[in-house]
Amino acid sequence: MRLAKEYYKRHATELAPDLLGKLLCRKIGDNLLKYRITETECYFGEDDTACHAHKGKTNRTRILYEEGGIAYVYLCYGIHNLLNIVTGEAGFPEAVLIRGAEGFSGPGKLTKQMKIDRSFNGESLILSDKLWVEDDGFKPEFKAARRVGIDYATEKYKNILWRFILTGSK
DNA sequence: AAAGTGATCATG
DNA sequence: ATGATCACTTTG
Repeated sequence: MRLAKEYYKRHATELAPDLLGKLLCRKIGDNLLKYRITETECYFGEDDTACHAHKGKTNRTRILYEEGGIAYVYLCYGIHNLLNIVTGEAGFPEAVLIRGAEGFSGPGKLTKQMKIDRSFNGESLILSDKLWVEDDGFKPEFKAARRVGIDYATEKYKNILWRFILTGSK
């Protein structure tokens, strides 16, 4: 069943591992796509130097400060749309980056496959009929790792284990 | 290993 | 206004 508002109100640090194994759903016309999430990363607060919001609220990052349960989609390297899920309470910037799903890897490929672009920025995953997340009770095993592509972050946040990867068995 | 790509943000 | 930066992918 679809994840409800209360689910998204928890912290991204808690949600990132929990979202592994959930089903990312995308409806395009009469086509319904469902992909199991296999890799996530957590971006948490202005103190996290890898988080887009670490320099404070701007026109681009204001969406991170909203209440959990909406999508944050932005363009990376001029080419790739990256999908994040905003979590927690309003006023505190935190989000979970969806890095990969079953059948493919790489956050850019994921959004290309699912036809997600910046028009989904701010889309409510609770109310939308085009994009949402379902829980079918699957509780996978996972491992934690360091985040990638954030060399500009400070040592503390570069080394923190805020990337979560589904492990194959069980 | 390197470049292609364009929105975003800080500077002037 | 212009320029540096970047949570990636593809190609050689």
